[in-house]
Amino acid sequence: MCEMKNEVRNEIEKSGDGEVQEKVSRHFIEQIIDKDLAEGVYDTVHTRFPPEPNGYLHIGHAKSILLNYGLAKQYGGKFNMRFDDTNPTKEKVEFVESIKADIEWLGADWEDRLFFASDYFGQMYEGAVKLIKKGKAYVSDLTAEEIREYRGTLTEPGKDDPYAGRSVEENLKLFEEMKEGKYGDGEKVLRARIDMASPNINMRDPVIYRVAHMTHHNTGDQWCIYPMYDFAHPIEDAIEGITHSICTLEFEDHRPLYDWVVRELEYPNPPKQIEFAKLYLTNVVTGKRYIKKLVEEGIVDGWDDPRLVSIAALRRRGFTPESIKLFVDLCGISKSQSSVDYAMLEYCIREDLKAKKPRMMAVLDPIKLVIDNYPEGQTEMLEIPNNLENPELGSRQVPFGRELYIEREDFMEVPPKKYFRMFPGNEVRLMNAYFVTCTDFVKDAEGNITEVHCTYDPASRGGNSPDGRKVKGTIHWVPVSEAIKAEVRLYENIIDEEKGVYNEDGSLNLNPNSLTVLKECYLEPAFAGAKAYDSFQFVRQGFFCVDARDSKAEAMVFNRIVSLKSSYNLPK
RNA sequence: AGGGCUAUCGCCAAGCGGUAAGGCACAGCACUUUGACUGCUGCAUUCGCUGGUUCGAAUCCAGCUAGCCCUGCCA
Repeated sequence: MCEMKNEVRNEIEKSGDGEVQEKVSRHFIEQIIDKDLAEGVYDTVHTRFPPEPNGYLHIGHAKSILLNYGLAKQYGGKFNMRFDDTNPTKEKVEFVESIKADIEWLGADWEDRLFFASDYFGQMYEGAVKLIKKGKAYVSDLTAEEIREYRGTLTEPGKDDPYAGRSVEENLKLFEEMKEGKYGDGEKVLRARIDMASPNINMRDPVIYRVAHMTHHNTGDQWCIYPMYDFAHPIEDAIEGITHSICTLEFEDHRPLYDWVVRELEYPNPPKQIEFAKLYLTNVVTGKRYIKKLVEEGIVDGWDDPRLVSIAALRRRGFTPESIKLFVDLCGISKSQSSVDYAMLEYCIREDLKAKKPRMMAVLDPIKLVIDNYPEGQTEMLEIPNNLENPELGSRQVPFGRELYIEREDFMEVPPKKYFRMFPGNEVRLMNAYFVTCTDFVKDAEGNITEVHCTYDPASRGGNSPDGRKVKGTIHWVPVSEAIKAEVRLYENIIDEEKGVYNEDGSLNLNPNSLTVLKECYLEPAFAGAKAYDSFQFVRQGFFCVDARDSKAEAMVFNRIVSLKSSYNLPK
């Protein structure tokens, strides 16, 4: 036993390049699985992700998906996709399609194991009949309100259901009549006979079947009685041979009932429910009703608005499956309720993109720079590497000319201390091009700077001076003549960071600056042809992604995925 | 208040009786044709609190406190 533990703790993982790194620790679910496998409780690992198709998936679901899929892979087991569609009043095919697309995008592969809880309605019905025959379930005529009253409260025990005494035969007959549609919605329910005095309210004769005359997205009008989650879920798991049924903390109180169902139905080798803490992120909105409201009020442009954290929104914003995986791994698995800093997500996407994407120049807030001693009408091509840290990304040609766009904040008439960009008399480097010295600038009638003038040093082509002269500042630029005009959308958290997610009245504490639309941005010509979801580093600024919904070849729209870190802030 | 769970750095999170891992964030230095990246350094004499057991406690015991979840014919 003891040796076993040590072995596990010191497990050595070899990465691709042969580098040896120690896996420091295993989370509590891995520890449970290790033990189950070692003791022969199970001889394989079989997990599942069982969403109800009643909405879109978000970052929190990604944790569960990747946990379940990752565990199956890690232990050489299987991972099932299963729609937990036992309540036709809430479910839609639209959601099953979006959920499948999101999970595929995340890379969780269910192979040929895509299931629907509704496919097991027959077996669930048989299970209910079995319970009735064992005297473990009965049909009740109590109304929903009466059931609530009889259930007692958190501190007082419940009272026996007046219909609890019906005979097995009568229950069998009534339950069959329920199935045949003899009763209306709410008229009768099937209850499990457990313990009306249990301190665990879930065990006070829970309803396990209800009547609902409604068309089901998968089974149509075949059924008019539907099993409740607590009864259905353990059966679904048992049928599929799930070993570890992983769910979130709020189901902890349901575990005794889960175990009761698999025990009474006498499933051999029953699955085991394990609960872990949900992933919460700071300053984001995941509540369905809140998002619905934001959409209705036009504050966001849909469930995939890039400021949201639905999987679809993250995808549209430019997040990658790899970055989400990294994020989920970094967050860890535990049972303590926690809220992860959004900065961690930002770190993950930067980390994933930095070596993979070309680093190109884009000017977001343009001001014109004129190089007075550069020959008029001349253009030269400069070859610029796409990513110094990743030579495989190659290089590109960028035209350079007398007139360029530079960033408005890269020039200041009166520079503060430690400002080493352009100001009169200062020399800077135009990235990968030439050293230039600022000589002059022009202002319009309102005093706004409209143009900056400079002279260049022809000997510094490529960005280095043969005399070894250094400059402190390097700024990016785009040639005026061949610039591509584009729209760029900058995002900040949709929630005002200082004051938390909710106001005192329960409304969302929105950040008024969550979206900034820049209509006149200029990109270097190499951006031509960028397609939806393509992403780039805009040098010195951040990572940006072609918006899949609004971008057009002749009018590109970019989303800022995340800014670059910066240790310098412009004085305001 | 009955039941369940949780409490280790600003945020995550290891730790499983032998004297507090790691990541994010932050700060400083170095490097730098991105004020980025990278590298280095710093960042809990202390583990919700109080007692106890022990040579030794974040880890065991007792009591307390705080937070989250549970009174759907939702999942």
